[in-house]
Amino acid sequence: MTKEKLTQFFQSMGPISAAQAEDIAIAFVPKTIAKHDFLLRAGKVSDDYLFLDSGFMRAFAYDTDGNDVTTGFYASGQIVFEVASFFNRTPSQEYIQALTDCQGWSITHQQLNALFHARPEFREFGRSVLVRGYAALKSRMLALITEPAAARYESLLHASPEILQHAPLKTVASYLGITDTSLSRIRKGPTAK
Amino acid sequence: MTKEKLTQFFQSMGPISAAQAEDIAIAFVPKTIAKHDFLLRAGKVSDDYLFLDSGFMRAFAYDTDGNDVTTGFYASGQIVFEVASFFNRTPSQEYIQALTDCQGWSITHQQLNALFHARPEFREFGRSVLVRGYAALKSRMLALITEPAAARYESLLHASPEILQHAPLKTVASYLGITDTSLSRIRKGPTAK
DNA sequence: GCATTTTCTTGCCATTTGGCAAGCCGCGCC
DNA sequence: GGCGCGGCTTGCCAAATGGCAAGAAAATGC
Repeated sequence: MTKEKLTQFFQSMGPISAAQAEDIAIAFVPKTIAKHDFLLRAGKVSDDYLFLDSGFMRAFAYDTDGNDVTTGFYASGQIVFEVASFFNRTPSQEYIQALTDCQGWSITHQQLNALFHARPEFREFGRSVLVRGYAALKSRMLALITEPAAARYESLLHASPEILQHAPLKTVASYLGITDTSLSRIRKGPTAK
Repeated sequence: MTKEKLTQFFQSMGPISAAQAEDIAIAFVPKTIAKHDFLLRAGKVSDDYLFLDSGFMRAFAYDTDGNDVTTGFYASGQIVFEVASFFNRTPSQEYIQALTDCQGWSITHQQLNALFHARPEFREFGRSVLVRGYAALKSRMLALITEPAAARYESLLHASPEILQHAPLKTVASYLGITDTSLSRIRKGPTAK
């Protein structure tokens, strides 16, 4: 695995030169996670800021009744980490697990902060990652409130069809805010009366 | 209006001395918004990073059917701005409106960036604001998926009872992800059969 | 102070979604 | 090849929520 996708990603998020990107990438170390293994477990402090090079992951939490609820899916080309735990150095409420074998590039909180300190252009990158995630979450929230379950499923299908290939239906359902039963019916098609 | 609450807020969010806080506060200018007036309108680029000193505000968007949906409430002591528009310099999808007469301290994007550049300690503050908002949104999202409407209403009632004093029920209902009719029934109490 | 407009409640009924349980299918394992 | 198990579907019915409309109550404007 080369650092090509990683440096490309840095450059795609803002005004960073190829040389700078390679310099920054030096601090990232390779990380492999086997299917079903965890990048983060609840109770631990997240210390991986991971660029996912290949594979799929999901984040989930348990609600008060013990049901697991998917809070996010991650495809390659994204940064995977639990924001609050990582930046506030507090125990995570969530788990992050590999849906398939995964490979990526990781950096610790301390090292990332050192980079932010040393490289002003990279700070911009860090902020963009946060802002992008925040905005995506807002838009998911709005959809959850304004769109019916079937429309939310269609959107996901268009945005990331690959997810459906790798995550069991139950997992996708809780991400959409419905039960696996309902999702199964939605997939069947328009409720023929 | 003095800058006391503003400097207190800086200090409460991280390791910033009183002297530093006052220095930073110099760049913030007072802003008054009359009840029903807008801090931000859809289509405009947000250029106010506002510390709300007194009053209540709400953010909302229109869904595809033209219904307005409350995306957030803000009480005094919070930073009010639209993350994506402000940092990406893109037109806002949302409106931010005063529910009551409001007073606060505002800074432009350019000035804020200058502060982040000049003051490392303040960068930490900026990140905390983002992370806090992000985490709050995640937790709202989880509640929306896992908790029934009545429980979400109860939580809001405990967390910010003042909001109910200033926002019409319809506004609160869309924030909770339900209709005003349902919220009215929920408030009536346990559905006595 | 009165008229107008908004906000809130409520009844009636439709729609959406959930809960449960049975059955089916596919796949790995011995 | 047969067994077991997780994952998906489906029927039946219950619960939660919505849509509409009428009327009461409260706020607003002049």
